[in-house]
Amino acid sequence: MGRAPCCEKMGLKKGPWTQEEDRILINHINTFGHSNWRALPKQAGLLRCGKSCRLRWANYLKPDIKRGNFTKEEEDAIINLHQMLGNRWSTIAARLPGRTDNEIKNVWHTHLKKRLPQNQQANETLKQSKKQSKLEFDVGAKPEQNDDEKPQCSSDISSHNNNNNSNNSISSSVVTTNNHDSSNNNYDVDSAENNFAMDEDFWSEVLSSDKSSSEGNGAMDIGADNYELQVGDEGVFSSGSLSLCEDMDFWHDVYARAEEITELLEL
DNA sequence: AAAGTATTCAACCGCCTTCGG
DNA sequence: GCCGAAGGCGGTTGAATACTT
Repeated sequence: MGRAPCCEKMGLKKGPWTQEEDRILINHINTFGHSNWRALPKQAGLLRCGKSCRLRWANYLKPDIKRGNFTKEEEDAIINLHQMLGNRWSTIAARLPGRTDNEIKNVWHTHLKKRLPQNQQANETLKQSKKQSKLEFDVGAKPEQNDDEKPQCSSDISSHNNNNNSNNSISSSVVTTNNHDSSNNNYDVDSAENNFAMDEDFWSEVLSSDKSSSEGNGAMDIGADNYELQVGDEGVFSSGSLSLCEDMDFWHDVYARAEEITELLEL
C-alpha cells in the first residue's frame, strides 16, 4: 500500500525547538486543541511536521509534565514495572504521573540499566542482537500494541518474557510466581548454568519497594497463581507451561501489581 | 587550558495498529 | 474486506554538556 511519508520533508524544520515555536504550539493547542496533529502545524503556522509537534507537546510542553530528577521511588517503580512489562515505555509512563515514555526510556538507558547485575546487563545487550528471536514465539496472534488495554494472551507474554528473560539463546530459564505458596515464590533462573545469577542486593533493593514481594531473593510475586513461564533454548516457550487461559489471569495480575506500584508512588 | 572521551536527553525515524471511507 | 491516513510506539541518533587525561 502506498504509505504516505510520515512528514513531508520539503521545507519543514528539524532539530531543537525554539522558544518561539514552543510558544506558538502551546498557544495553538490551548486555543484549538489538537484533534488533528497533521493539520496542526499548518494551522498554527509552524514549519514542523505533525509528528514533531505531537512529540514536542507530549514530551515537553504538556502542562502536567513533571521535570527534574526522578525520585528513588520512581526509579524503583520503573525497575519493577520494567521487570513485569519489558520495554513498554508508554505503559510504564502511564503508571508514573507526569513522566513521559521518552523520559523513562532515557532514564532507563542512562541510569537504571546500569543497576542491573552484570549478567542481566549482558542479557540486555544480547537482547538487542537477538531481537529476531521474538519472532520465534510463533503462537498465532500478532503482538498487541494497544498499551491502554490488557495485552492479549500468548504472543504478548512471549515477547515480554523474551525481554525480561532474554538469555534465551544461552539456556533455558524459568520464571515462577506464586501468590499462595511463598516457598515457591522464586525467580528461578538456574544461575549456575546460564550465567543469569541474580545479585541478591540488587533484587532486595528492587523488590523492597514492592510491598507484597516480601520473600525477596529475586521473588517476583505478582499475585498470580503459580505461573510458570518457561523459555526454551531459542526463546520458545515450552509447550504446556502456560495455557492461554492462564495468560489472561497472568496479565490481570501483572496489571494489578502495576496498580499497586502506582498507588505506592502516589502516597 | 586543550583535547579526547563519556554521558545525557531531545528529537527523529520507521514500523505497527487503528479507524474511517 | 481493502485502502490510505493518522496516531502512537519503541529504537536510535546526534548535538550539547560534563568529565577525564
